[in-house]
Amino acid sequence: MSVVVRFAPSPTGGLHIGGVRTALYNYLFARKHKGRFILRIEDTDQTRFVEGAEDYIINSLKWCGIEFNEGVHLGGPCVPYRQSERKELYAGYARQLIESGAGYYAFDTPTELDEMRARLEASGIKSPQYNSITRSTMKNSLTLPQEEVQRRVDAGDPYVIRLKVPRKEEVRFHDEVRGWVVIHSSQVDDKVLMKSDGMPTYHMANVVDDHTMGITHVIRGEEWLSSTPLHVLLYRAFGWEDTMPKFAHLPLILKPEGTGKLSKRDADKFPQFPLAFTDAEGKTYKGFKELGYLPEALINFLALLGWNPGGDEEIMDLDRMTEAFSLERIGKSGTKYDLAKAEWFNQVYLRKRTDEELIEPVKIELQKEGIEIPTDAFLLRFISLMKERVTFLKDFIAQGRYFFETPQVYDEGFKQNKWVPEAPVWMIEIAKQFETVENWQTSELESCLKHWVSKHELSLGKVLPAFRLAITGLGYGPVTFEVAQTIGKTETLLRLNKATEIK
RNA sequence: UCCCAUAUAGUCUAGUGGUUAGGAUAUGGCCCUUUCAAGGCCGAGACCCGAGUUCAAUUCUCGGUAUGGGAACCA
Repeated sequence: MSVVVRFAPSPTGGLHIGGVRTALYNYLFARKHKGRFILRIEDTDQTRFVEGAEDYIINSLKWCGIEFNEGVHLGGPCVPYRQSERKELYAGYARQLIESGAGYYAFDTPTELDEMRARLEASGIKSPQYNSITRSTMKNSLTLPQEEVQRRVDAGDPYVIRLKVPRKEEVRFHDEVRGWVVIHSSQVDDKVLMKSDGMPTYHMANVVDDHTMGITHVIRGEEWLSSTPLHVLLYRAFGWEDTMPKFAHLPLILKPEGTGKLSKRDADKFPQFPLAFTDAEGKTYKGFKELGYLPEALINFLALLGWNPGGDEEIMDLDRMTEAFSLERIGKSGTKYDLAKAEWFNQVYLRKRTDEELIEPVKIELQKEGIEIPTDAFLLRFISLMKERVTFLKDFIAQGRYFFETPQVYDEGFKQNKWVPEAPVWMIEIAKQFETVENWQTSELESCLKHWVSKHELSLGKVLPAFRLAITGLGYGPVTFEVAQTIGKTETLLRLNKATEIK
């Protein structure tokens, strides 16, 4: 049987990193088994719908290199892929449940439900549930006379449809990452399947869709583990138990500090979204892309957050991950979201790229800073000099701005230590020497300066740092002669002369 | 409170009934580079606790504890 998996986000905001990882694992699993990967949109909660979220999710995954075979944006044999457009389908199946006796109508108002919970709590019941015991005290088609139920339904009274969960039954299922999980049905309440607005709840919709779309493996976050017994009961109620998908619940990604699972609400504390995202209040959060992360680094980092191929292998592209991927090697425990490792991956991948491959991304960074874009040849030299010492794309500019602009400020700390009183005179002298250099090459400049230093019996250890400060304004960076060669003779002489201003 | 799951250095993890418990990252030091980064070398750092089974338990069993998730007409 060929594998069919799905990623089923709800369009309620930005796609956070946990979602990206879930999508990634589904993608890897599908590719590994040459199966199909579906993007389904779970928009059954109309009150939480966020405009543009769907496109955002698609674009984010695309940037990460995660592609689907079918889905809301691609079409496919199971259209529509948006749950709000499948409303009729669920209604039909809900009716089937009513007819078979597995489900029932409930007319209780939110106030009545609150009262019920309050009543139960008052009588010492710790977690009040609408279940096999309490349903007999509520207003539903199990307690109301048949005629009244019919009258209310015909009259259009608001109602929900609940699952009639069996009183005493052991529900067990095999989780692909955790093994057998057993829960007693008394722990499961009579969950709402169809809401009074006619929309299904997640529980109803995901079971119906997974079944009708032929999903073979449900790979999702651990937050769903507790409601899986309910889903199993639903498959049973529909008579679909034989073709029920396999479940694999992924360990949650936890906040880097403190406790709790990572949530979108933490986005202002640390990056969480692949691409920049603006929420309903108009607040914009930078994405990994905007922060200068490379998608291959993000993906590699995420892949290893909860999964590993078994050996020491760490640097893997999507092809390699696909080859190595298996559900069995997914970990069981929650993992802290530690960006230090992500930064390391980014540095590795930045260096893996050829200089040519970095031209375009670096141009974008320059644009952002409003810096005039020089020739590709200049850029290539710049990139090759800087590549080894940056972690993020933005570092090219943050640490190498002086390649494009004459320094206006000079690093204070370095200046105090290295800018000796004689330095201004030296710079003027060096400028004079450099003026005579015909062949403006690193090696020429180096030997010219060294020759001058030894002639005047000066120390290279004193002159070189001052030279660096004059040329770059900073205390670190590529070999200063390389910088001088790159920016050219005119600019070098200019900077040396300007250095007399340094106090 | 109830239910479920989980537990190896700060973090991500490998692994085993007998191992000097391995790797990565982060961190400290040294070398290299007259800088910074990269690289190289060295260092410190872990099997949640308690019983039981066993010649032997980090590994198996049970019990605690802690952490995380769930307990919506949210997903």
